[in-house]
Amino acid sequence: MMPRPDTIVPMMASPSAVLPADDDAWGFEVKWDGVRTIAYIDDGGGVRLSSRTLRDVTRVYPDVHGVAEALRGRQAVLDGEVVAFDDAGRPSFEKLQSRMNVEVSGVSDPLVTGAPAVYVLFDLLYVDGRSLLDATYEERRAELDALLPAGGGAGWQVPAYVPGNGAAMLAATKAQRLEGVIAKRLGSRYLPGKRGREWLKVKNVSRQEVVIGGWLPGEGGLTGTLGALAVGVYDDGGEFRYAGRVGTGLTLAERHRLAGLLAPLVVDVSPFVGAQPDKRGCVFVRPELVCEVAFAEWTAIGTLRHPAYKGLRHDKPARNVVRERVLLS
DNA sequence: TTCCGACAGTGGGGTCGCAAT
DNA sequence: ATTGCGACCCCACTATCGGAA
Repeated sequence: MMPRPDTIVPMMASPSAVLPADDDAWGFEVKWDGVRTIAYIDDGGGVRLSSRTLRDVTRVYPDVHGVAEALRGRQAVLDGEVVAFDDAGRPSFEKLQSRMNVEVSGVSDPLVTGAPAVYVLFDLLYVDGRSLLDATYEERRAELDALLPAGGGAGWQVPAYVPGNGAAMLAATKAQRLEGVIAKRLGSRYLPGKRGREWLKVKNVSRQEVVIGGWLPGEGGLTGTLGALAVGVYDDGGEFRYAGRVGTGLTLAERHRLAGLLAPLVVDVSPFVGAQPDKRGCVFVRPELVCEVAFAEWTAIGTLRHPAYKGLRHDKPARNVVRERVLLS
């Protein structure tokens, strides 16, 4: 009989550009776009929720506490993602953001925020005096599925994992505009706090050409060189619209090279029509240089989420750079 | 010897609370 | 009243280093 642990740092996935080749040795799950959360359930039905950094978020998501009742007096430690869904039924990190900072001020109220949270469960780390950290992935999944009814309940779900056939899984997530898949090696143990090769995240990333309309000086170790690019795209009316800043994906050499290329293009007046880069100190340039960025999605206000620089493009006139339509097939 | 994983440090879009302006 | 800042979430990425493979 082992006492229930109460401070498990979640195991993490390493990013990967491609699916693992030995398909059959892996299980695949949807990658949910929310906040990672460990739940500690005691035999009296008490719930404590803990974030990835061990912050107590019990009161932030009261709408997922219902999972304790489904356990009917059993002690458990569960691992999963707290997710908010939009009106179309897709996970919406933006909807979660408005309620994830509730701390001392009280209990987060889903009725007020309009974004009910759902606990999407994908691992079982402890149950009734037994630690499952050394059990295999499929053993833990089997126990999780046996512990909780497959259909889920109020405020929680247990989506199935799929052994093998990762390509089909990834294609399905892409068609549904989900974030991507997590591949977990069959037979692997749960290693708290580790980010190894046993879990891989393969994300659906988009690419987009954007026009550089300014740049921001670097800070700290990047003082004296280029910190980030302010970029934009042309809208249907031919107006140049701000689309966010891109400050990652650049080597030191590329920062210097871009600074040199942009210097002769500097202008006094912002080329962006309407919304502007909100950080002061932006040096504006004539919108002539085109670069390619990888990004997760467009935000509600038309900026890039998780943008990363991928290189300059010389094969397309800046004026032809527009926001690419997402084709749904 | 090579490579992996952990760390630190830059950069991004957000929200919230609080202090300075 | 506005602005800026830090603390939190999510993250991409570069650069470095020690130890495992």
